[in-house]
Amino acid sequence: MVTMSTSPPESPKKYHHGNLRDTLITAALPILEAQGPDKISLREVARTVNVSPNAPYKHFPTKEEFLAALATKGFQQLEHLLAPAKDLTTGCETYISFALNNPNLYQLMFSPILAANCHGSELEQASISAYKTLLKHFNTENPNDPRALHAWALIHGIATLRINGLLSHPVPFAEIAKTQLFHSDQLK
Amino acid sequence: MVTMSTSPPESPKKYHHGNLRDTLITAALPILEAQGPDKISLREVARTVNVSPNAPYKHFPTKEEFLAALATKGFQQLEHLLAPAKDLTTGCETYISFALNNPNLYQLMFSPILAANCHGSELEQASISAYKTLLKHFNTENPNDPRALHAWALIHGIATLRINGLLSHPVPFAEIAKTQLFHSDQLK
DNA sequence: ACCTGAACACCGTTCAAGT
DNA sequence: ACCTGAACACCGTTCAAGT
Repeated sequence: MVTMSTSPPESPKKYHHGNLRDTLITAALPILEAQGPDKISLREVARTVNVSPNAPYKHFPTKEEFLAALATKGFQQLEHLLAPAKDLTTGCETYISFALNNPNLYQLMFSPILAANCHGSELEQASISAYKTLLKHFNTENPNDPRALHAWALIHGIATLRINGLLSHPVPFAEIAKTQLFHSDQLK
Repeated sequence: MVTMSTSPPESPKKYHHGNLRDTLITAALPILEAQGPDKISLREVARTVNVSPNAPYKHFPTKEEFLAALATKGFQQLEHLLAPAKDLTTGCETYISFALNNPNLYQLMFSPILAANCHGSELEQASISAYKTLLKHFNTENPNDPRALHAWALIHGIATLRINGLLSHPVPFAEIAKTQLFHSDQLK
């Protein structure tokens, strides 16, 4: 039920042109969620939008680049959800909801396969941009702010553990906030 | 060390029998690390140990179950590394080193594909067992101890962000320990 | 410029045997 | 009991066209 198609129904069936790139991405997201990042096939995505098996190769040089485009879309969606958050707690809860609602997409977004060759890519831009919605809660522009890094790492960890069923209950942030992880006598 | 093999060690080199299950796992680990969890093929693993393409199916019902066995091995290795840690800080550093040294194995260990059908499995046992090496630093046996969950989520998050190149520098735990993530006036 | 159709070398998995 | 060999339906990717 996420058909974003803006094309009027008057174009009856004329393929051979049209915005195939976005059509492929839109069609792939539900398939990714249903099958997982390792099972989704480019050919099936092409099939569902009625193009030939190699039509995607006019828009993406490789399947990996196509998956990177899906991950980019994921970061953009996440940023869109995170932007209106009024405080850090609300933002964290939204973040974790997104991960739990889209576990396969979320996993893809943090896949090391994509990480390898993403320097300067659209994907890297999208992830940095999403991260900035967290930064604002700390009143800083410094992406290396330790509080922001701490927050990102922690909510990512919680999201991952919950996706994997290793955390049965929702984690109460209030509880965690009171936790003193490292005691001062342990610090070097 | 969960090798259940009762076979005597006298068989020197004759293939056609022998402990194929463990041989496959041992051969697969470097391939997994070289190619990634989505690229590794069961056929290639079979090829490198000189058995036919379907020989693995006598030991694993499916490729997914084989990957689960690799992930189980990963948790066992991690537990083995973590066990001698004298304090939490040392344990955390060891944990993150393991993740950075074996990024593809580490990713596989937290793959949602495996998470789906792992209830009561050997994989679940191995992950719980590894987690217990963290619990001991908090002098508790309760797996839902919020301090331990907090620690696990945090170091998992840090490891993931570093694997993905989103964290350029090693995170100083001392710095993070001083961070007050959630302020009391934000808590409900 | 963008798409099709046929083709290649793979892959996961199954089936019918061999020993 | 454990393995081989051939086979099936797929898949990513390439090449030579079609419009």
